[in-house]
Amino acid sequence: MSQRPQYLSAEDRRAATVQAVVDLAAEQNPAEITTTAIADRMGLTQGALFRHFPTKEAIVEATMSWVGERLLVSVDKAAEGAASPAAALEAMFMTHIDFVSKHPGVPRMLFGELQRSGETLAKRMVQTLIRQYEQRLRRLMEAGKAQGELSAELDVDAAAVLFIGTIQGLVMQSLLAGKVSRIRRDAPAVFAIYRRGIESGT
Amino acid sequence: MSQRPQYLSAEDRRAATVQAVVDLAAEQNPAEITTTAIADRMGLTQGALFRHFPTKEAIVEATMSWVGERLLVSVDKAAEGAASPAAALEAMFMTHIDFVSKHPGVPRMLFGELQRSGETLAKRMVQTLIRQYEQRLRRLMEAGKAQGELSAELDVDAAAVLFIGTIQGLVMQSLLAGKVSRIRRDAPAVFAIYRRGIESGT
DNA sequence: GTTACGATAGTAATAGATCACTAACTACAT
DNA sequence: ATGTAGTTAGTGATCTATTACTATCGTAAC
Repeated sequence: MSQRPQYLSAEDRRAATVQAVVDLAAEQNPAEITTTAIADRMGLTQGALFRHFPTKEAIVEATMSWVGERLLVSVDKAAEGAASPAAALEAMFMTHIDFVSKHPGVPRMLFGELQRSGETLAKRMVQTLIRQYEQRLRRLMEAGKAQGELSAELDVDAAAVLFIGTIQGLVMQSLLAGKVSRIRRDAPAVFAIYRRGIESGT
Repeated sequence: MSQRPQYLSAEDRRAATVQAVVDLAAEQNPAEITTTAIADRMGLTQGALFRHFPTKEAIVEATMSWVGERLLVSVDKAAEGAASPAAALEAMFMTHIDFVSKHPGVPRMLFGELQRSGETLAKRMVQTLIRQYEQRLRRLMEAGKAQGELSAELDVDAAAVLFIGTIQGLVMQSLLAGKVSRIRRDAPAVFAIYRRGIESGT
């Protein structure tokens, strides 16, 4: 009888905690996730969390770290295999959409974290993540301009802002409808308009 | 000596309360606004708020009502004076940007409200607001298509999603930089890309 | 005009709930 | 047997909402 172990290692618990937070954020307001809710989801008591994390803030930080790593690795891999800068941008977009569809709480957590008043580490991590993301976008866009695929007059900073806004708009739409499936369904049509805005004229 | 009245009428207090919430949302995380913070801002004690509102939720509802009314009236007025559908869309956008620049907490409140778990009235009000907003966008875009100003193949639903995402992207950028001024500064360049995406080919 | 009075605006204090976090104890694994 | 994972039962802080009391305002009688 494969009796599953009742005690997990500290490392495994930390990973499971992050997963619980990501899952919970998909179902409810990230700002309202309590340590009790996290522990319940893991089948633990609330106090047990503080065996592995000194504070709740540390849990949030670990979650942001997980998100940043996973997201950047995913979009990088997608961009690598693309034939051209514009194709890489589209692959990045679709991969991002895929990630968000699987983890609908993530963009909400990021946005919520950016709103926090103080100068928390978690907030800084989100800022760094988005800046790294934008840097990748700008690099691809500059390459696309050089190669003539994208409009020569394109403002890459503005285009990067709009790229992220495109995803944010889809997230907002899914919140409006209460259906995460909306994101994937509407993504291609929305991106088509975006692409038309940055491409060089035929 | 013009001794200013120490007591305000119930109606005036309600309006002042909404204003305090809007102002506070510009400075801090809307989710973290407490009744004490609202009362302090108004120069009242915390309990006094409950003379005019039965619950905190009612304060939020009144605020959402104020926001919806003001925003829709503003953009409607802007769209009315425009010479063409595309010009009306641009006027709507710029007016919206102007509104958001004056009240930076508003888009954050709306997004935060959409994330709430339950089926609150405030959430429903935000959903209604955005749907009415999208309806105006779609009507203008259909007119623009009919008149040849906008691309005949334009997916108006997707274009409406992207219109809102464009603003959301600018709001996110201002949160990243910590400067509200970013919104106004970057808005024209970002909208230019959007417009290029929906216009008919030259 | 002053005064008395009823209605309403606001205060002070606190109740009750919830939250993050802790300390003392227990179960488990190697 | 020893270190670690987890539990139980709290503590103190914070937040919404209530209650009993007080201050102020408008107004009607004299």
